[in-house]
Amino acid sequence: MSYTREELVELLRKHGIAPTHQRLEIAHVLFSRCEHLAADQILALANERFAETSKATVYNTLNLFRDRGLIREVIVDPKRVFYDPNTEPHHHLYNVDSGELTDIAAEDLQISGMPVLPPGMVTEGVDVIVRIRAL
Amino acid sequence: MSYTREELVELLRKHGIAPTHQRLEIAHVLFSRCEHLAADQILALANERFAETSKATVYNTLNLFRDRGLIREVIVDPKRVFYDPNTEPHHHLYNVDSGELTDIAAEDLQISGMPVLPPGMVTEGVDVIVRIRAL
DNA sequence: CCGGGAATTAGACAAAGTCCAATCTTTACC
DNA sequence: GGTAAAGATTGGACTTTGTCTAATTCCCGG
Ligand SMILES: [Mn+2]
Ligand SMILES: [Mn+2]
Ligand SMILES: [Zn+2]
Ligand SMILES: [Zn+2]
Repeated sequence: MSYTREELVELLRKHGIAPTHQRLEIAHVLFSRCEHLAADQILALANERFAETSKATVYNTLNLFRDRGLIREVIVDPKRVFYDPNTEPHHHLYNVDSGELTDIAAEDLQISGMPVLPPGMVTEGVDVIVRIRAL
Repeated sequence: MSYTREELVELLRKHGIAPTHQRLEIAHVLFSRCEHLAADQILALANERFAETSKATVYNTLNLFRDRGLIREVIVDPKRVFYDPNTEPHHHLYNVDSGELTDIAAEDLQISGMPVLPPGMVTEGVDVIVRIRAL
């Protein structure tokens, strides 16, 4: 859950990412709490102690982490992307009132009857979003 | 599939919407073809014959139609919302390369193991998005 | 300790969507 | 049909999320 600086360095290196100060700060924000955060929240949390990371670097880094498979994007709100440090297949419960996003374990939810894909196409992922709100 | 002007007037009235010229044009765009369109595409199609609908009205109207249950939003691409004239429960196949969005009938796809909701919460909808791409 | 490639940055830019106050339509009523 | 109030539309300013660029700074192998 809580990684040391050295463990984070190792994690980035294992994914072919040079461990700069800013990237470690952002990795720390993402992997120390297991929440779903938007870019502006990540920027604010990274700069909580000392402001040393720019908006451009946060976006560069999130896109890099996503491309290298360290994190994934969750598309539930047209206004912002959420970043998920859990890249294992799983699903989401989205509270449309509060914006709170929580996980549903992949094993808990069974899907049957997946469509046959056109030839030459592969499934990149199956996202299930359960949208809930106060009665 | 193809509605007459009078049928569209009736459809809007039935949902408590005053049938103005612009709203009928937008309804025609949405209901004459059964595709998933983004706001800018709807604006372009509505103004294909005569440019008489503004961007503000397109957004006002799409939000009104959505609030009154005539259409629904599909959130698959962080860059734009798609509007779906089919409000029956169903799911989506999204080609991440081309941006093409197609329907999966609700009956074809079974989901079991839905989580128990916290008390006072109701499910607003369950969206399944199958993301596909070229091999 | 250098030097060059990689990373970071401020701020300009782009695109999607909202808001506003002025103007125009629709509609209910006579 | 004529009228007026309520409702709808509009251009353009504004906001937000995210990208891009060129200048600067950092990092690391030799
Ligand atoms: Mn720091
Ligand atoms: Mn947006
Ligand atoms: Zn998650
Ligand atoms: Zn659909």
